[in-house]
This record gives sequence, structure tokens and C-alpha cells, in this order.
Amino acid sequence: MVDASAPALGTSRASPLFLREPEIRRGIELLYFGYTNMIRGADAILESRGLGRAHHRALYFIARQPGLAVSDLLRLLAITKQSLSRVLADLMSRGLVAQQVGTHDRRQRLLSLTEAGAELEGLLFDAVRERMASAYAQAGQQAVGGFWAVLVGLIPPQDRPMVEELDRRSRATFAGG
Amino acid sequence: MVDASAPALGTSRASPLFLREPEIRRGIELLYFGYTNMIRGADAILESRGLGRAHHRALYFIARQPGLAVSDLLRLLAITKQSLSRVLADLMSRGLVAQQVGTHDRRQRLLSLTEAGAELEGLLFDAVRERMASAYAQAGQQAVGGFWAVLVGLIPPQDRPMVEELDRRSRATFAGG
DNA sequence: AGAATAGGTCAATATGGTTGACGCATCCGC
DNA sequence: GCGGATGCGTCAACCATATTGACCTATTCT
Repeated sequence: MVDASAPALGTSRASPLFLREPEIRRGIELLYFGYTNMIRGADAILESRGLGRAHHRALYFIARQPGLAVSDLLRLLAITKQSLSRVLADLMSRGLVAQQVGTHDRRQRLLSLTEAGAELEGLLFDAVRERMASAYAQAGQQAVGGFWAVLVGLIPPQDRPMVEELDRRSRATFAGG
Repeated sequence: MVDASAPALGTSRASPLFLREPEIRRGIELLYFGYTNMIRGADAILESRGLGRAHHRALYFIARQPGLAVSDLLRLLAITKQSLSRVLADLMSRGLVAQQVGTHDRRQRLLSLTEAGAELEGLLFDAVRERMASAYAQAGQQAVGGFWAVLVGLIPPQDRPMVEELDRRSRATFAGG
């Protein structure tokens, strides 16, 4: 049983203060509330279209990596293909997402947004961006670096290349294109 | 439609670099993956007990604010009472959570963990703490401050007192008790 | 040729959320 | 003290999103 007045389990007496239980709990709670409020930003738009958060996640990553294969999207979302297939079928039947047979590997189905899909994703992104930009601006540039650093540390090392790849592409786009 | 090569919508030419689209998208993605991986830490324990994440959230906040009323928990979780009642009924039937009639207001049901509930919450907390502490340690103390600052900025101002109250209590406990 | 891979689909099930409508006990203001 | 408001519980129907397991086709790799 955990006694809140005792040193946290697994931390030695020499642990820095910022690794003690109140600081850990604060991180857990802020991450929970921060994440929750970030995604709430797009809910009204989704609801007006009869879509859910699962559709949003798919739209987001397809927008982020146009031409990605279904298997890539499955790795990003970490769900089963049966679960994704329903979402993807919805999005395609509404003309928001298009498929194209892979060039190198004709078994692949490369996903991209249609014009209507890009428009919707833009609306959804704006809603989320508004909140994130406000949080960034309130906290300041240096805080943003710390925000990223802690979150990267939460991602299992083997998954980091996948996440960093998203970023690498967008920076190339914005710098060069 | 959103053109990734144009300045982001809603940002003026004078916006700081850290508010531009790639930086915003990086924040969205790291928050998504960071949150996801944090909560995954407890899933194995929950599954072995036949509980879900909703039970975990309830246990967490009851552990954090022993004696809180059902309405307080509803505000923290931001779900309907019908949804919470199923979870709470589960936890009480398993002897993990106990209710006590409110002292000042006898309509209230004040929630607390039983000994078994506290033991389970301790196990779950340890699983999550392990990941959070590792992320903190990798990023460093200064980064943790930035992490908190951005996340606080994501929480609507009217909800911040609720979140800060959680923290205030635990710091009092650790400092004085 | 045969195994492995990418993708799709059918079916059953679980979790956790919603709205809406009630009922009961208790508290508060007049 | 009465009446409305509040705190909590509950029944019912429904919805969104996830799961496991089985099986299929097309394509690629060895």
C-alpha cells in the first residue's frame, strides 16, 4: 500500500525534488486535463458533421503524411485494422479520403485527403491550433521546449522514430516548399 | 483549404517562430502520443483485474481527494452521472471504494478508497509514475516547469482552480504530514 | 511454387460514453 | 412548514469505438 507521507516507492533518498510524488501527480493530472481540453476543441465541428474523434485522428495523420499506407496509419493509431476499416470506410464514402494503389508495391493502398477532406481537416486543425497556440504563447518559447522534451521522454524509444518522422517531413515542407 | 506552404491561418507575419504550424503540430502529436503512452502503463494491471480505464480515472481522483463528493468527481471527470454510476457501482461492489454520508450535507455521498482500493491505486500509480519519472529525469527539472506551463495554458481558465486545488492538497500533505 | 505480406470483411463482444425520464432524501429560502 | 432546488441513484435505449478470431484476395518475395 502506498503511504503518501513516505518517500515514493522506487525513488531513493537522493532523488531530486522534482521526481517526488506531488510533482509526478501534477504531471499526470495536467497531461490528462491538457490532452482532454486540446481535443475538445474540435468536437463541435465533428459533431456538426456526424463524425467522431476516431475520424479526426485518421484525418489528421493522413493530412500530415499524404500518401501513407494503411499499415502506416495503423501503426500511428495503434488500433486494429478492423477498427480502422470502419472509420476509413466512412471517410471514403463521404469523399473526404481517397485511396491510390501503391506504385512500388501494388498491394498497398496509399491514403490521401480529397479537397473536401483537406478543407475539413483545416477547420479541425484551426480549432486545435487556437488552443495550442494560446498555451504556447502564455508559457513562452522556452517552456515549449521543455513541454516537448518531457513528452518525448514518455514515448517508448522504439516509437520515437515514427513520431520524429512526422516532424521531419513538416519542417522540410515549411523550410523548403 | 489549408496550404501548408502558406503562413498558417490566423497567424500574422509577426508571429514568433514557435507559434508556426510545424511547432503547433509537433505539440499536438507529442501530446497525443505522450498521453497515450502514459495511460498505457497501467493497462496490464487493470486487465488482470477486469477493470478499465474509466475505473482507473475514478480510483485516481478518489485517492487524490479522499472524501470528495460524487458531484466533485463528476466535475473532474466531465462525464454524466449515469456513466459514472456504473463505474462507481463496480468499484463499490468489489470493495475498492466506500461511501460515507456527508457530515455538513447529508445528501452527499463522500467517496474514499478502502484498504484494498488504496493498494490497487498504489499499484496503478506506480506503473504510471515509472514512466512519468523517467520522462522527467530525461528532460530535466527546467523542462518539467515548461511542461507544466504549457499544459496549464491548455486548460480553460475557469477550470484551473479545480486542477490547482488537487495540487494544493498534495503539497500540503507532503510538506506538513 | 509456396510462404509471407497488405489489405478487406464478417461476426460477436466489450467498454464507456450519451440522452431522457423518474424517484427519493435533504437542504434552503420564504 | 411548505415548496423549490439540489445531490444522488436508477431504468432504458442507444451510440462510438475498441477488441478477438476467422477467412478471403491480391501481390510480393524467396
